[in-house]
Amino acid sequence: MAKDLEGALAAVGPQLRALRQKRDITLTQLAETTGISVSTLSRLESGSRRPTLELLLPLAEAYQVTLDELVDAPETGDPRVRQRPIERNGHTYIPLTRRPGGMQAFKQIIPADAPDCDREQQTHEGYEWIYVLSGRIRLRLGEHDIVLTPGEAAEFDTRLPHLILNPGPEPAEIINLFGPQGERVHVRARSRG
Amino acid sequence: MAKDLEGALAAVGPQLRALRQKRDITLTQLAETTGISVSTLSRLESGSRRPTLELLLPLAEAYQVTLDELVDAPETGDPRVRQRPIERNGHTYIPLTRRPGGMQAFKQIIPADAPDCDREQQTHEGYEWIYVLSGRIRLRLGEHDIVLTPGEAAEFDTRLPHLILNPGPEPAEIINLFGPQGERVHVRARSRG
DNA sequence: AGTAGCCTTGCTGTTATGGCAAAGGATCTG
DNA sequence: CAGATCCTTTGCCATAACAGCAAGGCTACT
Repeated sequence: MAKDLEGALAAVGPQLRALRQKRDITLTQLAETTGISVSTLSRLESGSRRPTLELLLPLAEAYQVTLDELVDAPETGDPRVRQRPIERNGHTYIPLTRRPGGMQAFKQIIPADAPDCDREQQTHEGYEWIYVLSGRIRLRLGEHDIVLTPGEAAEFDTRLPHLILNPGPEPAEIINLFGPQGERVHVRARSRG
Repeated sequence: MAKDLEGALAAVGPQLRALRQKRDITLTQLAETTGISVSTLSRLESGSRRPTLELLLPLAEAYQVTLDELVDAPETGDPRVRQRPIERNGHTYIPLTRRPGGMQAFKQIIPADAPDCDREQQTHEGYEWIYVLSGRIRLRLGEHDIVLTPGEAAEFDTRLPHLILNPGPEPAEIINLFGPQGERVHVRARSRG
């Protein structure tokens, strides 16, 4: 796991402060937007207040960021991803992302003769996104049974039972993304009771 | 209307419980993994305990999910994405995702003669991921100046100044992901479950 | 200096917390 | 069915965290 917990926790305060300062907002203004008192905000940013969801959700909304973005620190360095392919179930997965905690991308090579038709649809937490590079893909998703051709994309919630097949005859290459929920929640700010 | 804050807050408990039960884990086991006491876990799931980051982070890690996923809910429908290409700055963007609020993916076609070299590096909130389908891409990211070839991927924080160029001679195709959050985010209606 | 805006912090009564241990339920076994 | 075992919920209470007021420090501008 990439992100260490204490680090992430300790980073929230500075992160909040950075967000606010980038937007050139005063604590008072933020207090009005979020309904959180100035002193609480101040202590939150300085780390002397526990970050509860009750505090973080209005803040994430006020800043129009995701919760995870409140926790993650930025990053620097060579952006290129170079990782070893993984073999599993006759499929080849080439990792395209590095951060295990968040979104993960693979280039996946599915042989035409993959004995997939036996397998059952899977269900798990998350969100998946597929883009077909070459070959053809058969996506069974809940009730749907869909064939995707090169250049086509699909996205779905992996809580729905799903299965990716290669109907052949040629091997298929896809780009495959697993992510946290793609949907973010952004509602207009509202004052607390 | 997206999900409201109180709703999201209230959903955390059930979500935690769902995650645990899906994994067939007992509170005791989870307590060992996370270092959180059984009673606290129980009360967290039942909503009678405030979800602080101190509690949620170990849990998110134990479940290998993002924080946001602890708060969100599922969805259904035909997964195929079919949207019209967008022309901008001589580049062609083919949307591969549908939900404006979250992660967005594009197939981007960059002509070789694009007048990009004049442009300056950009900085904005978010996270970006690139995969080169064909042609060559020159990525200027902070201090780095990197050429990516087909099959290569890069990911970086868009808070770092960045610019994508096509050094030519042929047009380049890339897959481009922005996430988890851009600065300009629109609220998108979604049917509530 | 004087004024104004912003942020931090001491202080207070109030509330939440965390874990122990007992109690409720479900399941299994002979 | 009784007994045993495991899982979860909950009453309890000493301790810790909280929330907001108001005072204080800091900076910038006049």
